[in-house]
Amino acid sequence: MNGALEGASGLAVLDVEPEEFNLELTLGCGQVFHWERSGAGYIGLMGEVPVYVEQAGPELRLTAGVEAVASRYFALDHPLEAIYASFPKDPAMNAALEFCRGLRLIRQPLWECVATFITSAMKQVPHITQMSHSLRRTFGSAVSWQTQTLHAYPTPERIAMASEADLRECRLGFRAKNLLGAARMIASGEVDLAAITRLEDEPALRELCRLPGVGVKVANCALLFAYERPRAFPIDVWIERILREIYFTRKRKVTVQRLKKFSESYFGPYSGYAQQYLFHHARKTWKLRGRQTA
DNA sequence: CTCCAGGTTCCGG
DNA sequence: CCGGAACATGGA
Repeated sequence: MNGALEGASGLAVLDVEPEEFNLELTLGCGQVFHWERSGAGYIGLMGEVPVYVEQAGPELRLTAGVEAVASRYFALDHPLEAIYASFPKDPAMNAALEFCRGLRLIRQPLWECVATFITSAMKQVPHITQMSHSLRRTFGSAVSWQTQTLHAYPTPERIAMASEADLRECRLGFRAKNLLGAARMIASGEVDLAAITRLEDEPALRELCRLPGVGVKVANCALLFAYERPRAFPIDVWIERILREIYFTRKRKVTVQRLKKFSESYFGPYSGYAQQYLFHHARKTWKLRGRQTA
């Protein structure tokens, strides 16, 4: 999984087992929203670092010099085989695993992740992507890369300086007020995202929920995608549907609280990974009322 | 036109 | 603790 060498194209190469890392799944499963297809791969930013990356089987080819940053961003150190071994062996989980094998939960910058999921409320993945790009172009610092200009996610300080009307220009709707409020609390030091790293799961969740627009679901997304808490289990409309229809068949009145208790005991120490696999598999294969959701 | 989307918050039983 | 409603916007 390690070992870098120069390819003929000027790109660096990281050796990966195809079954242990799948770039397309990792960037396309709805955990991160700003990567754009380019040629045979993708371009985007890992924090402030511009990266082109493509995968050809066991070769992960990427911008020379970013190997260490990318290894960390893509969480190439996560023990995928052990994670898979910990999954419950039921048909739905098995199908999700076969569909998503190689998908890794990446390590996102804290604020970028929190902010993006604040804007995600009641939005489809393509819309979240649109808002992310709009915020980046409008408020983010420009990072030139070859012939293009990419934009980093705007800092809390920069967003805190904007007005709610400015943010609504990025088509945030009612989410503008929440993003602004959260940015102000962080810019003022009232909430310290870095300090939350040192808290246990429950206190970390409580602290994140102090931010406007951050409830249990968004907080769990931040814990899972940025704070490396593999037990965090975000329950959105898709996961709720999956739990009710597959794991709680023909039971009435199952509360979200019960769903949470169940997931903690049933999916094990990497329940967050299980959650993401179930989420992505369902989203790409289930058809609602004959409507194509892919 | 209608329905719904990786929710949160507030308000009344 | 629970269910309902409001909240913006865009794509199917």
